Amino acid sequence: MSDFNFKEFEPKWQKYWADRGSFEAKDHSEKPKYYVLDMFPYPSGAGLHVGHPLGYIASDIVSRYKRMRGFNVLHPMGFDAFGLPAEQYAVQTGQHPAKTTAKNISKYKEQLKGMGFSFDWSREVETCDPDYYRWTQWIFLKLFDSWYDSSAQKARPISDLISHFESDGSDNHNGFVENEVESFGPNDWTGFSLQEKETILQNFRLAFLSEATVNWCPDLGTVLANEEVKDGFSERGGFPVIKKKMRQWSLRITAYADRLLAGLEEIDWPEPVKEMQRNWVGKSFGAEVDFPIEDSDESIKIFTTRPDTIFGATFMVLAPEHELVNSIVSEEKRSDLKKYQKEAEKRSERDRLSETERVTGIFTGSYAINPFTEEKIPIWVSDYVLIGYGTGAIMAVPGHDSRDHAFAKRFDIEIRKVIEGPEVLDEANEAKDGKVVNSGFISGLDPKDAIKAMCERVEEDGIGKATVNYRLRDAVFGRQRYWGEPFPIYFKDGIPIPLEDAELPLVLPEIDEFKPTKDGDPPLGRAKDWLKDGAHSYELSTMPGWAGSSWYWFRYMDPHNTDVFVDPEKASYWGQVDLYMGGAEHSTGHLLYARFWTKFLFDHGLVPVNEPMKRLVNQGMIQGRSNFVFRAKEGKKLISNGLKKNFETVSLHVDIQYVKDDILDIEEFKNAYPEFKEYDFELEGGKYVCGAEVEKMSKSKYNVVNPDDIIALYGADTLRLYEMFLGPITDAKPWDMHGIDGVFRFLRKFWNLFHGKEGFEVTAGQASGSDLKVLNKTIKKVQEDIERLSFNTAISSFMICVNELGKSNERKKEVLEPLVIALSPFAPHICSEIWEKLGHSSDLNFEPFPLYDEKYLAEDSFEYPVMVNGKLRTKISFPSSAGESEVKEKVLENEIVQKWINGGVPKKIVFVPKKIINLVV
RNA sequence: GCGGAUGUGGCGGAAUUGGUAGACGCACUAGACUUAGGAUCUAGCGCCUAACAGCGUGGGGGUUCGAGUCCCUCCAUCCGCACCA
Repeated sequence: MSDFNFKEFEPKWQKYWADRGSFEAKDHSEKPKYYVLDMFPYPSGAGLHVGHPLGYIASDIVSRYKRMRGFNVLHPMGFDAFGLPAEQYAVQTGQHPAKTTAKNISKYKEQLKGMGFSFDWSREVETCDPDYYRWTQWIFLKLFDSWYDSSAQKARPISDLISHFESDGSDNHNGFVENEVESFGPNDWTGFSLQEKETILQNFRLAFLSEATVNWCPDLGTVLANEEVKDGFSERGGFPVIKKKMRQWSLRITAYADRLLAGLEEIDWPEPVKEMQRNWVGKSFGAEVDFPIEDSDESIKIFTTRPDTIFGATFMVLAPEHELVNSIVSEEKRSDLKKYQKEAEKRSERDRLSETERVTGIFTGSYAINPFTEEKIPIWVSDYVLIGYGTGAIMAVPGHDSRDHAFAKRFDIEIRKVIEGPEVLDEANEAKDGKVVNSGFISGLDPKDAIKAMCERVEEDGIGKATVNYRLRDAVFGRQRYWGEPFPIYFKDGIPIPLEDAELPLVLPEIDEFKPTKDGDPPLGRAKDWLKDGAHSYELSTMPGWAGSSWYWFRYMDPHNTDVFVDPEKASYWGQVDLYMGGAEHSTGHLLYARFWTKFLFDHGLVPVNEPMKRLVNQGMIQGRSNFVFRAKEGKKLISNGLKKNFETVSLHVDIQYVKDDILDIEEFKNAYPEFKEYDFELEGGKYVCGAEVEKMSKSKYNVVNPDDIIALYGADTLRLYEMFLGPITDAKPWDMHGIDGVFRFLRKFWNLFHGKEGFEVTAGQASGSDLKVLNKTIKKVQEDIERLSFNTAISSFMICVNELGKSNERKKEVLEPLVIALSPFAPHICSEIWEKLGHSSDLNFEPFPLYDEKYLAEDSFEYPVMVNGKLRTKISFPSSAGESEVKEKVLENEIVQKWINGGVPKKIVFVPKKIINLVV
């Protein structure tokens, strides 16, 4: 018996595949296509850990399987290479992000190649490559040059809109122009200056400049993401952060809100992801109603989903940022209001989360008129009303909305019941199942009908209309950073002007420091002589990380094309991504933007699909298992886990390389952490036991397991199998080295099926029926399992098969050859090695996947378990030819069955063929 | 708070369609071969029991001849979203 030498043959086959270009996809083929895509990684400095390849292994199995089933498979890989970490590293060290990124990418590639993935590396894309981002810029310009025609429900060139303005002005013909602009006639339009025209067009362009509220940190001179702000201070450095309006590029994703919703119906994505996207778009139906302000010509426009409760509106609330607030506030309240607004500005949306209990607000001193009760109701300002949603103002119905209720309680405002049901003084009743009461002309109606009636009424009275509202907001597209795609835009007299196609790519200029400038300009402000035609300044912000990832799968179809981002013919051959594998953390970000861009490109006829990915699968996260030591708060002592209740302790992460089975190697630990050299160790049973916890795998938690180490010990095939064997692909699971020996043993047993004492030993000739049966059963099961992505059960089947074949020890080619082919998607190296030993010179990757033969699956006899009154009483075996009546007769004659039915006649006999017989006495 | 998911041995998990729960692997126990074994092989391994029987898929209830699977309810854990009018 010889052990398999994976260290030799794994690199050998990886080289063989690379040299032959085994996995290069053909753009035209008689074969049906299959596109398997992994979410491309951001190449971080830490390298890959064992969690990263989980999805890649799964998609690789599918790719290899599909190739063997005769598909022309596209299975590419690339890198999402623009991003913050490289830039932060650059700020700290002065190393150019391009350099560190390139280094990280080559490290990643080396690691990925060591796992034997069947990627088509000839199609690799990197989003930071000017040949790639040239097209990201090009698509941006296309967005800039488009508007959304809501009557046609598609994007159109902005020139169409300009011709409309030239001939008809802003007149709204058949909903042709829905966006709100001040109306003008055709003659006005021709008379407008360039600036005036552009200001109007900015309301329509799909990529446009607008005032967006951002988290601005003056000390860092930069904009921060919500995640980077904690309690009004920057996470890094702890500097104060304020909300600031900035002129920012945005993308009009809201134009696509309805199509983004509707499209979900036609794709095979996990329901939770679809649900999240639905919530993100947040479509709700309701009404906008104007509430006149007392002693004023102005009125307040509110949005409500419950116009049926309007008779119960006893006050109004405006968002602190609402434009009317400052004009309606009474003199004596003005300074209080100013203070309140300041405070609201400081609280980020994320901070408010921890203070949902707190109810705050300021009375403005003004009143509005409820248009239906004609009562005067107080106008308040409170930060529980958000400026970004609806109209930034609400009518408050404390009886039937819990937040309004809390507010009314706090400030002692009248609570009125207008829907039948429980009393509302102590708790709001938000249900819609009672009839409307105390509400004039809608009293007695069901809320559903009342809503309809109310919508009609406000439209008749000209004080409102039925509307649809979305939670979705336009996507802020500018970042005050260096390491991203430059906008192909320059400014002339304040007007943004796009570059010509021929001027693309606009390459990121070199700068020597990556911080913002002293004047607070983004890092690109440091670029010397970076001017269009030596005179006009370029846009200084760059695109966000998701720009390049919103269309990359199209580029894989045609990665080297210099004329278009993808040749339409190739795009139509490859079509949709058939299987997209990636983490659930991108459910609302990347996946929503990717769908948005696809729909946009589709509108322009640039791609043939309206939805980019037919099927999405979220692989679960592999978590790390962290270990802790416990330092006593007093004295220089480390306490073993079981003893820590006797001490006051602080727990500290300890690198898992110094811990085995939760037992700390004290000597190595002391060497690695000299600060604990002098410490005493409180042991239990002579050992120091560490604490353990399952957490996200991360460098900072010292629980990272590097795949390279596993490959060195066990080989890539074992790692691949083990990660798949760990559990269902979609589940999160902690990494645990304990089980890996099991799959390693399995591969060794598999190897030994082909090897006797004399070395390789496989014979021709007829295999036994039992071996053929095992083989055919396995192939059937494995095939079904791969198709439903249940890889752990497929591997179980292989294990059973190998155990059985090992017992019979026949070594027949007839059985072993199909087994090698079937296992090769999972463990490609060892299978290729054996394939060669079997005397084949062909590339195993393109062998047809073995078919199973039904005739080997039929049982000679079958067993009926007999249940009497729901309990299993006996099993009776029959020849496979037995018919139902024969079976029935024999069962009733059976001694044990007779005993249980006590001579009586069963009331009911249920046959479930080949499964069970159930007798009820 | 809202939405989604998940609860099965000591552990990871299996049971695809309502049909013999616990496949497969780990750990553990015993035995064999061994100078040795962190190697290999054989057997055992849900709980209770000497055994028969009984009990068992988070708790409680229901539908069914039959429920891990379907329905109701409660509990726990995880994930997502955040005052959405």
